[in-house]
Amino acid sequence: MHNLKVLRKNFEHFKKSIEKRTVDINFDDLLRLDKENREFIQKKESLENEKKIISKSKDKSLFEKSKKISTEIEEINIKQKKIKSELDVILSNIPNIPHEDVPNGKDENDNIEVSKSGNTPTFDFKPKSHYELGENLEMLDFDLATKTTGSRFVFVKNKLALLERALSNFMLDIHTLQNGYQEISPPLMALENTMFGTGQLPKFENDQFELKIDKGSGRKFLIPTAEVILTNMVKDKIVNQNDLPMRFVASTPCFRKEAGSYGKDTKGMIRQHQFYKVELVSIVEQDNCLDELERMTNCAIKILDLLKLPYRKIILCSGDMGFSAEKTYDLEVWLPSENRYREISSCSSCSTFQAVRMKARYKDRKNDTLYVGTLNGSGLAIGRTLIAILENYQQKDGSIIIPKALRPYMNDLEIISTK
RNA sequence: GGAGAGAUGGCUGAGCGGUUGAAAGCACCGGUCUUGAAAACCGGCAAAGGGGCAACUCUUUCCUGGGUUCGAAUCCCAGUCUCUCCGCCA
Repeated sequence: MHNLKVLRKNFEHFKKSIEKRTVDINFDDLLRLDKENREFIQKKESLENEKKIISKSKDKSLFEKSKKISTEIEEINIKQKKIKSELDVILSNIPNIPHEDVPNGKDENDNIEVSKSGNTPTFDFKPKSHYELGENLEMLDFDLATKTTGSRFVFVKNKLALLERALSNFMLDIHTLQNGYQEISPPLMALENTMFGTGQLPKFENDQFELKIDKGSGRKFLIPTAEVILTNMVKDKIVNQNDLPMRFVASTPCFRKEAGSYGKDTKGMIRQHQFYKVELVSIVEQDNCLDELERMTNCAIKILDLLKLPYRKIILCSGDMGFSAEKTYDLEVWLPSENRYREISSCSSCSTFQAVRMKARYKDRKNDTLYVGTLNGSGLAIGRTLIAILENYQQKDGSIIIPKALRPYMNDLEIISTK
């Protein structure tokens, strides 16, 4: 969320920056409501001041007047609150401003490749898709999941279940032991306000699974990514500058409705309602966001390198970035069956955008209170990594060679086959 | 599920109708001392919002929402959360 006070000062610049994103915001309403809101505040404050003076004087002859002022304040208050909530609706639906590094563009076609690694594998046979491979091995069962749960779920069985678990452990070990992240095993549910903090609400409510709980203790949602719960670890806090940067990693299931993607990736486990993901989150001093983004992206890249998976790094254009991001790198892994790269990680700096929503701050050396910077990135999406291994390491007979780095996590198993 | 206790600044913790935005301690920042550091001593230090170029000033905030009162951190009601004990349970 943007700080209104800052926004007011550089309004034209703000307006121009935000137009790089394909969103439609009523700036006139925003300005008008802001003005009205402040007028009401001024009226209210001068009356409150008057009342306070009477109360302090303890002059009984003025008590009646004070009562009258109270009712007047109440009337203004109601109006002001209404204006303020209208203002908040507009404000909370405005996305972050793209950083100046970010290329201008409309959609994914305008993203720019930054680098490419390794060679894509060549096969002397026609490579199969991950779901063919998995079903032939009898280790991915989509039909069973449809029967028990519905579409976009899967049963992962046998050695592939082991592979899934191994990937999670492997990635966590790299990030905790080599990359300096603290491992967290967080709740998989979040309150409405927590979801607001990272920007999933109010705008993207349709993508979230809401839980039906009869108690009146606030709405609860399944997390669509561990970013939500890890980033909110500093919600409503003023942390010490010495405690920054904070780096957290968690491997969790993620739950998404995928509401806008009917008919997209319906086959296989590319796009599921539930999937595992290892998530990296950094809380940093606000000026260190972009450095941290490079660092974080490299941490994710390290996993791909160790697994020897071919990938490329792209920078997202302004129109393709997520709501809270100021700058995003996607890592895309090569999928032989599709003959193209597919997203396996997305690393974003959110500048102070989420921090303002969460009220997450720190004291700097001058004792000023500043908003923290927040970053999140996948390191990596487990499901898609599993897919990438199946497809890139497949053999002619349908067996899968296990990448060397993973074997210690799989009881030294070297190959997955039906035998 | 039953029975109690509590929620105050970055943290610990006093206050229980009127200079209390809030004692004290810790942490943090500045200074004296020291070759440097520590210790000791002195000083500073809540947040949000409004007005002002600024110095500054005003308002709100002691879990949340209502209520009583000229006046509420303090009294009343409702809710949320936390802790302790009992029961149940992975």
